[in-house]
Amino acid sequence: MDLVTLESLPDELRHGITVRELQPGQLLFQQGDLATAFFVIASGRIKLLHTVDRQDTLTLRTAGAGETLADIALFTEVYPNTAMAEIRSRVIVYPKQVLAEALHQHPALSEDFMRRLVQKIQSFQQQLGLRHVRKAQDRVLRYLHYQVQYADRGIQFDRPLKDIAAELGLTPETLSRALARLEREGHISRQNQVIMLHNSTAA
Amino acid sequence: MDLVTLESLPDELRHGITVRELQPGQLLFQQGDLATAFFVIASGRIKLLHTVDRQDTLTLRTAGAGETLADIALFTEVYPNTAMAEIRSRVIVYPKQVLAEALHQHPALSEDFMRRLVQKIQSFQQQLGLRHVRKAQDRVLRYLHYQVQYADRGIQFDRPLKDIAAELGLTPETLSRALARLEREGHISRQNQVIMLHNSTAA
DNA sequence: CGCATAGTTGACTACGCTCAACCCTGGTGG
DNA sequence: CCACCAGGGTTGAGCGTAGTCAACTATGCG
Repeated sequence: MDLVTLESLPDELRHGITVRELQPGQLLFQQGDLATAFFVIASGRIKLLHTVDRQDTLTLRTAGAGETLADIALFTEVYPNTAMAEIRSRVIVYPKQVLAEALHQHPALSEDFMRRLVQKIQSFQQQLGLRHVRKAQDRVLRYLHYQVQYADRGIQFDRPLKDIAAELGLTPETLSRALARLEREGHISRQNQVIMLHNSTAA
Repeated sequence: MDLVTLESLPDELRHGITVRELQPGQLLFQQGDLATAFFVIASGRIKLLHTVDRQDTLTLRTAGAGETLADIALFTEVYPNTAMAEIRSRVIVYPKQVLAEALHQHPALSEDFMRRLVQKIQSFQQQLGLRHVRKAQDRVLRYLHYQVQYADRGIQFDRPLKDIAAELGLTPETLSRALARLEREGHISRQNQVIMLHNSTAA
């Protein structure tokens, strides 16, 4: 039983479902808004932003199709961060209470949900690990190694480098320089939008 | 129903329980070990470390009495990080399968567990937000503001500054300087081990 | 054919890290 | 009871690296 492929979901959940379409740049919810729903991304790409002191904003993570948003909202009054579509996206909307109820009734659903929470924790741990690497080249190289696990050998960037820079906690300039340097030193090679990783020491 | 106060726990969980005592510096589990159990801290303080590339290690968080460790382990084969006692500590040990089974049977327990997972996610988000603040003084000031929510007005440091520095991703020297500067500029005052926050602009 | 935006490169600045010396405290042993 | 030692904390000097600001190029879209 699984929140994403909508098969074998309990009826009460199916009925609560609505779908929303977002244009690039549009907000799904905003930090501080009353949390009323939980979301699954059907298509597109949505980034989670966290704003501190109503100024300086950081990209927590970017979620694609099949991923969930605002899991946290089930247990908090308000959304702790802001969700913005990077490209045109479609999301499935589950009212919060309906889902909460369903989780209570269906252990298998509950387990799926927990598994997702755990994945998020792991992803945040990974990000913290990344941020701990000060030198931009090393951080980028590690990031590339993470990415290459999903693709194999070649990494295709389907989104602007500046977004990736934000996710890495770097400025676009620094990322650009880091990539140039990695290429010059033979760790990677770039052709068009594709980056190839050479099997370097940093495993 | 709650994993920490051992009351009203299902019997099958109670029976699986054992208790372990750790000396300062001793490891509860190590990154890469086969994950067999889930833990609740009865007393003491335990820090979670993450090691990258079998060298440089970062402190993910520090957990005290009443907090849980290795929630993630329920869903992964191995422990994704290392737990080390900072001081003498006692932990309650739940075998992984027993807990997993109990979660399946008892929705209330499941909910408690999910709530804890969500709290961890939030705490990681907070940390990522912290790390995003480059200037040491600002980062420390924000950290102090977070801490002061739990204590009120005065923050008592019961552990070495160097540990706090590690948690903040700073060197002890930088932390020391940052605190000195914050004091000089009137944002905080220090007497003995206690830090008082002056209500400054940065809320 | 411009215009907007992304990416790159350069020069300069700022700030945290490193290394090193010093102070201060608490604990130990003569 | 005091001398010593170890560790944490503080302070100083110098270095490295990411950020900032700015100019220039390349690319895609109206």
